[in-house]
Amino acid sequence: MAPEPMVSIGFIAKRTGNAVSLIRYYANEGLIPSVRTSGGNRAFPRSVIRRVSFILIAQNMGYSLANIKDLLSTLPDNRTPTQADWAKLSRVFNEHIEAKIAALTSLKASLEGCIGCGCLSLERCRLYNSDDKVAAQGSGAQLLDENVQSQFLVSHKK
Amino acid sequence: MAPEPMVSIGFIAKRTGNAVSLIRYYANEGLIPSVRTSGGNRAFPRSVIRRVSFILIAQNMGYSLANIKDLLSTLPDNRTPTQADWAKLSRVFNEHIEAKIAALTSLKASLEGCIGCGCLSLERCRLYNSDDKVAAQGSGAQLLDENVQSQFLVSHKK
DNA sequence: TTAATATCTAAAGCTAACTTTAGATCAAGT
DNA sequence: ACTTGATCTAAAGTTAGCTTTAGATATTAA
Repeated sequence: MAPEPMVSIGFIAKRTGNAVSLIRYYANEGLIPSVRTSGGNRAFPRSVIRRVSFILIAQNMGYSLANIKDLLSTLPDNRTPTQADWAKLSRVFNEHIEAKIAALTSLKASLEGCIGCGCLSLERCRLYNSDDKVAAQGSGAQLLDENVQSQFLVSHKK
Repeated sequence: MAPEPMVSIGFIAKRTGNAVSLIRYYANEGLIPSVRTSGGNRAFPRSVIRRVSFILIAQNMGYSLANIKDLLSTLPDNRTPTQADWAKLSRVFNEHIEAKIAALTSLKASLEGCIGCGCLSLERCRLYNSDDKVAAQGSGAQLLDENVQSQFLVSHKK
């Protein structure tokens, strides 16, 4: 197989529409693989563009970089991901999307019920309590499952 | 009408399942109304419990406190919100939920298409580019519309 | 070869959303 | 009156996710 063409950090930045500093940051955080040129500059396989795109999409969905790193860990670091690699990842991701849709749908129904019923006691009905308190009880060692449970992991709480 | 019973900050904290420091923080940020006792302690109308619950739900959906403050600004500050007040707010909120569901549904379809077609060029297809770049072009003075456009406003970018 | 442009590192700075700390005052029960 | 627990303020600390800065090298184009 032909060796993969390597590109500069500026190239990745332009192609993904981001600042160079962000690409460098992701590289330092181990979210994207890179090697060094003889002079010390970073060199990336072209496939990193796709990886960065995925990161951006996942972030938009509410995933933290730590979560995304876990998701991406199923991709190979030493070789360019094949279609099968991405397909496997996308299956997992797809399940998460479906879970989010389901959660939003149920939130919508609850909200309509709560306002509609006249009780006005948002704090006591299923809306907030049942979903989130359960997630908060997790043992702590279940990253992806916790994602599915809490659905919108945007919380910055400790 | 009977004057609304006022409660302490600790009461609100316990009822909503949060730290006292958070309630104080929200009060300082103007997210929840409060008055002072003769001694200087904060006193809240009971209805603040519902308001806090709403804030937590909205945060879970990905809204920033600034966005939530805008959403809540339709509620009266000087009197306890009526069912009609909450119903109006929930209608707006509901539209946002629907928009998010639609965005996720389309993301799911795009992802399936992208992986399935074999092109593997996530960076060039509709997935990331069309949705987000458009949102990034907003003039800047359209808070709620921007929310609807970008769907998952979790971005911390400037 | 030389000037312009791109990268590099390390450290500091920034925003959001909170929590923690310290020292002081309030409120309640006995 | 006294002690205990709740609150108060102001300021500093924390985490995530970046950007900015400064000064030094690498790369590229002419």
